[in-house]
Parts: sequence; C-alpha cells; structure tokens
Amino acid sequence: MLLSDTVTDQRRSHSLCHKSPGLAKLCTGVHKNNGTNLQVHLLFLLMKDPHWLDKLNPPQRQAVTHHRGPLLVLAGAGSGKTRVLTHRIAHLIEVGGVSPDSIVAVTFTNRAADEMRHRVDALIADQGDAAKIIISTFHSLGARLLRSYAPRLDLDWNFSIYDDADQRRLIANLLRRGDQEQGRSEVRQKQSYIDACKNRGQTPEQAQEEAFDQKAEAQAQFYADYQQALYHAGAVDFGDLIMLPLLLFRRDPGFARRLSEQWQYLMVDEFQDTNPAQYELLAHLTSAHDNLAVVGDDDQAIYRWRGADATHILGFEKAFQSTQVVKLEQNYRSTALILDAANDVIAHNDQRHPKQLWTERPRGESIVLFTGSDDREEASFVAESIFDQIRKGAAPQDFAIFYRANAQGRLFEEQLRQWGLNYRIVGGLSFYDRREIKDVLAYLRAALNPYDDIATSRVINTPRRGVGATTLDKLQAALAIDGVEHLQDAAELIDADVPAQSDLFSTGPKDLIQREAFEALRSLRGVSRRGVANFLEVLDATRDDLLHFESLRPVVERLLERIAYAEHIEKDDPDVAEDRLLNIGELISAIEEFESDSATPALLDAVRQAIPDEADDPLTTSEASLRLRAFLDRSALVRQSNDDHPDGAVTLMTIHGSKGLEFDTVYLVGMEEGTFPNLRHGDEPEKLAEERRLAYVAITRAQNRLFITNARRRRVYGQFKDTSPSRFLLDISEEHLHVDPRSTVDGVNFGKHRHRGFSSSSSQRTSSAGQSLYFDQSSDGFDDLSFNQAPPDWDLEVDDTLVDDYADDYEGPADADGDDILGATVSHSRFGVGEVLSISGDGDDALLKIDFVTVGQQTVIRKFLKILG
DNA sequence: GGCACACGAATTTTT
DNA sequence: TTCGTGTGCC
Repeated sequence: MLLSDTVTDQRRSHSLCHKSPGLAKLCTGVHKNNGTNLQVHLLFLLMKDPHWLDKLNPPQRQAVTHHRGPLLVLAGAGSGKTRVLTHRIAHLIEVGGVSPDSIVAVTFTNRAADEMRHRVDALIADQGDAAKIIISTFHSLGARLLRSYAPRLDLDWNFSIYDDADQRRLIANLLRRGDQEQGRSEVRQKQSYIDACKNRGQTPEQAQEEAFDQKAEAQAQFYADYQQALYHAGAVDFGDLIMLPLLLFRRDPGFARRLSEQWQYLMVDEFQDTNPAQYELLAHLTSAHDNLAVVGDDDQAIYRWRGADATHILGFEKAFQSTQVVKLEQNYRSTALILDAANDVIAHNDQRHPKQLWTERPRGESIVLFTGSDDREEASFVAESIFDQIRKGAAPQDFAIFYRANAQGRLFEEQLRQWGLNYRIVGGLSFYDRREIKDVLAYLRAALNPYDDIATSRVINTPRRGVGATTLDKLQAALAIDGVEHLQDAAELIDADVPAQSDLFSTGPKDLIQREAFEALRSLRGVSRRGVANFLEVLDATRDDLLHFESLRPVVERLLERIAYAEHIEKDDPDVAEDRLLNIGELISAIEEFESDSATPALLDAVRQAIPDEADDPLTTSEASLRLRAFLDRSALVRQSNDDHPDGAVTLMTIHGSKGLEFDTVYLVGMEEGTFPNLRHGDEPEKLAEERRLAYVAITRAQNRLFITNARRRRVYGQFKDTSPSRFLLDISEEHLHVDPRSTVDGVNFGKHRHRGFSSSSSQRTSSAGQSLYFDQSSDGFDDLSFNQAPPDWDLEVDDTLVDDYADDYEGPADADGDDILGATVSHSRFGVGEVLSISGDGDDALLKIDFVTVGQQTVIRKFLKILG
C-alpha cells in the first residue's frame, strides 16, 4: 500500500450543510472516535493483503482499504463502484477482522442487493460469514426493523405491507367515507402528498404544524386520517417502512444507539438517491460511530421525483467531518466514443460535482442513429438489427432496449416476438402486480391478518359469490357499530348469535345509525348471505391449514381448489386463462423456492423475534404462518420473479431500471422531444436536468455499441403525433454518429431545426456553440415548438431509394428475383422470420414453403414476404 | 347482483 | 389504443 494512495483530493464543491441548520444539527452527533483511526490503520498495514487487492486501481484500493470513519466515494459511471463496495466488505472481514454481522450494506433496488450479495459471496472464504452480512434495500431493512420492533410502535406485529394499489384503494375508501371529492386524479394527488411527507420524514402532526393555509391543513388532516386508517387495518405502506423505524429512533435515541453499536459498518450504494427520511435514518444508525461509507454519482441522480435529494451527496464532506473522499474517474465499461457522447450530454448540466471520466479503452464503433418514419418502423428496425447480430453469432443477453416509459415497451415486444427473439421485460407490470397473483396473495393476507380490509374487500367476491356492491356497502356501513372494527367482523355478525339485549350498541347519538346498519346486515338473504358465509369458511379453512401444515405449498394449493380458482380464471377470460394458470404455477414455485432459500431462516427468525410474549395465538405463530408472513413481505418488496430465459434473452426496460447495469449493445429508443425528455409544458429547469442525467445513465450502460433511434411520427393514445429529435441527441457531437442507411432521415436533425437557420446540422451542434444556440431557442419558447400544437415540418429531401428499401411494409412486393431465393431469410408480417425451403410458380404469386422461427413450416405467397437476404 | 355496453380519461420514472 | 368507471337492462 502506498502512502500516496491515501492522499485525497480535498477540493470540495459547495456544501449545503451550512445552509440547513437542521441537517447540520443532525450531523453533529455523528462523528466521533477519530483518535483510534491511526492505530487501526497501522494494524491494517501489518496484515496480509488478499490477492485481489492488486487488481484494483489506486483510488479503488484506497476506498477498499479505508477502515474507520466517514468515506465518500464519488464514482463515475462504470468506474467499479460495486466492485469497491464488495471488496471493501471483504476487506473489512478478511483483513480487518471485522465481525460480519456488524456490517450493513444498503442499496435501493433488490437487484442491486442481490448482485452485491453474489459478489460478496464470491469474495469471502467462509460462506457462513457471508450470510451474516446484512445486504438489503432501504425498504427491506425498514421492513425487517419494523417486523422485529413493531410492538414498540404499538403496531400489530402481524402487520400487512400495502403496495401502491392497496394504498390507492385505501385513499379512495377514505375519500368516499369523508364525502370528499373522488376520482383518479384526486386519489393520486393525495397519494403523492402523503408520499412526499414521508419522504421528508414528516409525520402528520408536523405536516399540520407547517400548514399555513386551509388547503394545506386539509391535506395534512387527510394524511392523519390515512395514517389512522392504516393503523386500524394493521398495515403499513412503502413510505412507512422508512418513516416508522425513523419514528422509533426519534422517540428512543437510546434504542437507535444500541442498534448502531451492533451495526458498526454502514455502506450505502447510490447515495445520491437518498431522500431526507433515509438520510435521517442513516444518521441515527451511525449515532454510536461514524463508519459510514457512501458511494454515488450526482450525475446519476434520477429519483428527485421520489424525494431523493442530491444535496446529501454534494454536502457529505461538510456534514461528516474528516470525511475521506475518493474519486473514481476511470471508466472500465464503455468505449471512448460512447463515453464522449455521454460527457457531451451531461456537460450541459451545471451544479455537478466536478469530475472527468476517462478511459483507456479504444475509440470503438460509431454510435448508430436510426430514424423511422413512425414508431412501429423504429421498433422493427431494432428487432431486425438485433436479429442480424444474433445471426452473426452475438448472444441475445448482450442486447438491451431502453425506453423512457414502460408503455413504449409494447411495440418492441411485438417486434421481437415477430422476429422470433427471446426477450425479458424488466419492470412494467410486475409479476406480483398481476391480477391472479394479487388475488391469491389477498386471500392469504386476509386469512393471516383479519384486519386487512383492503385484502378482504378485494377477494370477498372473487370468484363471484354473490357479494356485490350492495352487500359490500352493508358490510362497510356495519363498521359504524361499536365492536365491529373490520369487514370480517361485520361478515361474521350476519350469522352470529346476538342476544336481543346485547351490549353491542352503546347508548348515544349513533344508536339509530348502528341499529339500522345492524338490521340491514341481518336482513341479508339468499346468495349474498350464503356468499359471505362461504367466504368466511374459505378463510377459516385456510387458517386451519396454516396450523396443520408446515409448508406453504399445500396451503396455497388447497386454497386454490377450495375457491375453484382455475375454473374462475377459465370462465373469466379464456383467452388469457392459460397464461394466468402458468403464473399461478410460478407463484407456487416462487413460494417453494422461498421456503428452501438459504436466506429464509434468518428472515423467519426476524419475524419470530417480533412475536410478543403474550401472543400465544397458535394461528399467527405457527410455522406456516411465519413463512407466509415472511413470504408476503418479500412479495410486497421484491417486484419481480426470476424468470430468466434459460438460453438468453434480449432485455427490455426503462432507463430508470437500467441503472447499475451494463450491456454490450444498448438501443436507446424514442429519442424525441416530449418522449425523452419527457416534459410537460411549464416544467422547471431542474426537471430537464434530471432528464439529462437519465440520458447520461442510459448512454453509460453501453459497453461496446450504442444505437439511438427515434421516429418522425409516434402514436399517442392511438393518434399519430409528429415529433422532433431529442435535444439530448443533438448534444452528441455528430462525428460520433453514423446514420444507418435504412434511416428515414439522412442526418440527425429533422423537422423544425432546419428552419432555425441551421444550414447543416453538424455546424450548430458542436459542444458549447451548439449549447448556446440551442438554449436561446428554448428561452424563446422551446416548449411551444415541441410539445404543443405546432407539428414540425418534414420538408427534408430524403433519399427515396433508401426510404423505399426500408419503409416498405413487409407485405410489399418481394425485392429479389430469380431462384437464388432458396435458403434466403425472409420475413412475414404475421409469422415473423423464416428460411425459404422451396418455391413453386414464379412472380409475386409464387408459393413458397417457409420454415418460420416461431410457427414452423408454412406455405405463403411470395408477395407477402420481405426478402432479407 | 351481474352483465354488456358506452364513454371518458390517461402515461413518466419505483421501493 | 387501452384501461377503468358508470349506466342501464336482465
């Protein structure tokens, strides 16, 4: 280890700590015991370095071997960020002799956590040690804490975790009950208000204190009501997974301190994405020490809309005194040219931590640009291009398609399928969001947590059992009755023996309402009454099973049988029944996998630990129940199942989803104003800056090749809308771009940019000159240009031969003649791609026998084929 | 209570 | 274009 390695670049950018007294206050408790640093360091020097240490570059090594005290690693894209974190963990254990269970590494996504877990496992000799390290997302860590310490918050230890949709249902219920304005946008507005409060670490009381007008007061009041309703349902939402542990720490700093003493080494990945609540949580967790190592890149801050605050990373050195700062600026991932392009784009943002990414890698291939005449053509270009490369020997898993919004994925999915390519979609409608999965999980939730009214109301009439809106209304109304707290109570009351003079009704003004609700409930007859009874039976039977089985699988299978779910699916929509049944099968596999997973026992222990001594309820403490509890937690937090294609697949995902990943070849699609950047009229500059960082993230995912595509027309809500190229695309130096000959446009620019006096697209787009011109435009109303009414003109002289060659639909006439077509690759609009086996007849009407990739052998008429060569 | 139909609104991005 | 909600009829 060289001494010079530890010399840190002390240049610091402006810090925001001093501007925020609250933050500064928060920080003061955090740095201590620096006196021991030197000793420990010397001890470190005496120990033998593991063999992998010399594979790291000097700054990486510096970060890895840093032991105690705050550490800030400013890691540019592809600079070995995860490598540093994982090696640092290994170094702490193997060289520093640190106990593995005192290390906690926090990430933002489950994927990142999994990845880190794998890599740490590979570095650490003793797998028993490896398993003791806590590597988790913020939310999982929060869930784990809550599960263990719920009683301290007077929260039922058996709480459910509400996802987005559950949250919205609860909000909608509350609005209805409060006779407030309803409707989707109102629900969303309330939801984002509540989330924003929780992201800031603000309780309803604090929100109320800070409310200075009536509207704000009403909002805060709603937040309070909502929290009350959650509590009543024995549930927490995503925000609570951070917020409630935080409350716990605020109320009992001693408790936080004890935890902090246990967790001696904290590491946070993607630190630029922390929100204030998470930041405060970290402050509490380091109250007994200051061993906080954070890694991040302010250029990759893309979660501001979710409350993330990049000032945490920008002001870290100020907040934590004697922070060691390490900058990782060497990029190992991308070719020089791709890196240049990324730098071109991000250079337009100010307010960055100054850094300069560089690489030793060669220049590499040009970035390919393709502009389709419409979005479908764009998608088919991408599919064909990938198909070609795979045919030449590339592996499907080397390719990724990135888009701004999930909805864009569909077209690409269609085209990939057409070309017979395997693909996997990351994000979007996740596995656990599928209706059939949510149904089954809701049953299980309703069985395990009878207070969970959202789960109960979801499945009380699924499959149909005669419990419609009217009956549900009666059940809801019955909640007014004293002693009837939850829907399941109400359901039970229908058939219960109630003495005429029961104390069910207290005296008071509510008496009449209660009595009416009671009568309405008891007057239920026929299918409705039987339906409710049947529902309760199903839950009871499932609870019974939870007592008598150890494994979850039979519990779920018997449930499915009991409610005849397969038949229900079949009847509901035969077209998709098969898919849904497969999904159910996958759910069962996921449960089994979970039960046999090596990490599960630790989870179960955490849940077990939470069971209060007085809880002797055999149901909630049975083995199967514990497993179910843990599985439900996980299914709420882990959004997708691992259904990776065995033989490799092309990856489709949003740019947000791509962060932290890398691919040999990246297709960045939909590069048009309005789509990406995705802006609405009147958006502020910071939003644009975030979009720009998003572009930076996307470009820097590519290792060797980058394709950028867009379309001159795009369907929005089924209507074609004209587009213009993304400003981010225009920021990339033209000498880095190569326009694909099949492109509809013979250059980068299309549409109005020509009208702005740019004779040639290249002259105005080089670096700073391009920037000023560009932004001059925007200041005189760029928004008007791109997002609103005025469609751009398409007055380009396009090379017709090129356009025809590509723009012809697949149904167009075949464009090769003679018999050399035997063995050729062709494409058909319905069957996709195939190989010509034989020909009979001639001309456009000739019959061709084709072996299609997707559907096998078919005979088709030649004019419906496109010859690909 | 359940179904079929019409209408209107809607798209960021995720734990 | 697709989704979810509301309406009117059986």
